[in-house]
Amino acid sequence: MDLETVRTFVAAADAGQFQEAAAELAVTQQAVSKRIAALERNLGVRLFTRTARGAELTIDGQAFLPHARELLRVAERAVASVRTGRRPLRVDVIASRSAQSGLMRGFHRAHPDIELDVVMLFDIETAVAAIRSGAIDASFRAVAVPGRPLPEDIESVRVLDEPLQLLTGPAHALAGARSVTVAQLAGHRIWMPGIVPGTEWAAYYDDLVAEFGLTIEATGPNFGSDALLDTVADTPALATFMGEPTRLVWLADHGLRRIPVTDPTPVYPHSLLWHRDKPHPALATLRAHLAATAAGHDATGTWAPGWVIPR
Amino acid sequence: MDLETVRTFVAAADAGQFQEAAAELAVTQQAVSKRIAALERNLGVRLFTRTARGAELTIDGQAFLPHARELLRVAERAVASVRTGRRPLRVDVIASRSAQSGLMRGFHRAHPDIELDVVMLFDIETAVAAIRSGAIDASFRAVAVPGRPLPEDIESVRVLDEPLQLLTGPAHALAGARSVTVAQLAGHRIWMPGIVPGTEWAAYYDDLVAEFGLTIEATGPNFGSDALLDTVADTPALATFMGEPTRLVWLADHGLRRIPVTDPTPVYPHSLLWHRDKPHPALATLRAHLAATAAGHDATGTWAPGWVIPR
DNA sequence: CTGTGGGCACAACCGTTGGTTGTGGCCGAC
DNA sequence: GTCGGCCACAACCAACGGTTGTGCCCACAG
Repeated sequence: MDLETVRTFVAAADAGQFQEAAAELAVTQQAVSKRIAALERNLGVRLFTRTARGAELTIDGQAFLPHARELLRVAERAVASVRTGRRPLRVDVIASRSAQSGLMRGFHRAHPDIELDVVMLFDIETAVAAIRSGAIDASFRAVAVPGRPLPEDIESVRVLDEPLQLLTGPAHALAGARSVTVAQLAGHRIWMPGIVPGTEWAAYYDDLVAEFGLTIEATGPNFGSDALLDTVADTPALATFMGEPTRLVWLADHGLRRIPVTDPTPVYPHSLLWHRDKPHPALATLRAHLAATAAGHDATGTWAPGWVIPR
Repeated sequence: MDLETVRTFVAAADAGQFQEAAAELAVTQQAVSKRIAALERNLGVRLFTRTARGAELTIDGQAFLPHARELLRVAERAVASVRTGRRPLRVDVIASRSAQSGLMRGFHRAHPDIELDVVMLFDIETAVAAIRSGAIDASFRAVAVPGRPLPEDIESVRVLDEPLQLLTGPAHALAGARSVTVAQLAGHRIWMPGIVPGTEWAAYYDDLVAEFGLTIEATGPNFGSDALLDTVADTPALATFMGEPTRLVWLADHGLRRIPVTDPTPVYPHSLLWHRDKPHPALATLRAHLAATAAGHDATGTWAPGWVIPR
């Protein structure tokens, strides 16, 4: 199906005749006739009843019309999403199931009129480069890895601390615990495949390991979180970390247990980054929304690396 | 833009390489390459970065991807809307701003998973024919015009009485009234263009006129409700009837006044009609929903023609 | 460093699609 | 009955989109 054909259908439905629609689309009446005929052939139904002074929609045509309009709307939004200049607010998040995705969903609920696109970049270096090039408008990241400070033209504000929880299979030694302390984790194997050295998330876990003497294995390729969870569920000696907002529904299927970590609770610090000189119109709204929702969080009893920017 | 191209883009993005996407779509790798190149040319941005072992999305490509998926979803729904057998529930209403549209919106809110198409047919005769032919699954209509009883295979239930209100311009003699009695309306000109003799709505207004001695003019072609409202707003001697649920927002612009009618309140009786032997899977849900919402309405002090089916 | 294999792009070719012009038929209005 | 408006069909042609054949690039292994 061709969108130009759909556009022709809508034009003909609105005009009530092919002739006028043809003029509107700057083609001949015969072309419209052919397009509609082809569409009807594809769909297997008659969309118009041809009368002596025009064409009016059949019942099927009436049912199809709003879907056709919706199709054109979505197509327009799709094109707008990659239009240079005045495109939707484009934000980078670290993972689709992470806390910042929840923040963005909340923002979208609060401001459904603001067009939004979410992308996932590799690491903060890529994100900063994308912000500076204008490819994205903002990024949620843990910032300021030691030795690599943010450039002058990038501003940031800490918006969310995501508590880490332990994820174990039903046969794990700690599976029955209501909560565990960080000290208890020493000696247990924690598996987090896919950690790439040099990224800011690798730096976070490096610091976590150094601070509390944990054992985090990053061996093996990352086959996606489903494969990870399957393995953790089936391997009694293995556990992994996962952010708190991860939905429970798809954990239950695997028989997985989520256990809060305390004394202190490691939190992954998310900051919003943006360019000092390239303010997207919707960016101010996003910052205001985040400031409003982030207020009231308590940092006592939590741990984050010393190199992250303070709250 | 061609939907087959969009489908190709999504397949390539999912596969991470053109070759595999080509196999999935049963075309050659070169065809995929050409399609993607054409799409990139149309959009004016690069969607993939070609690497030695595949193609991965650029930031623009990542932003475009969810829109592309949405486009395919909408297209599928559009095709499904005219598919014979197992298509969405298709309901006929009398006018888009009428009470039944509100009912259908409420139903959609209550059951967002049920696919729904709304059409507007000419009169009950057309609607009954469409129900019997299977073109629609149900219809909201005032039924049983005297002398033309419903066929045996059509069932119906009265679901909503829509109170009529008087609509006047600011300079109308009754513009300041909080409410008017039917008796007060005698002698005032009420204009309702577009009433077609022989339809069930014409029969309703005929009965209303005969019962209370009103003056309803149906002269002149119907140029749409906007033109009607403009004229009513500017003509002190003219008023019209409109159903109660009509939204106020777009009445205020015209300086229009809506005045309840009492002693008695004329109500337009809407019934749901459906075929005894062609039950759409979702029809039972709709009937249950209507039964639940319609309960508790009070018929005292209202008037409807004697020929409509009882509540 | 070099050979190799996998993957994408370019070129040439060709059938089909989708546009045009020209024309005919139908139906409602006068 | 005639006229006018509108849509469908036919013939023709350009352009698009597919195929096969081939070359280049890059990652990886030897």
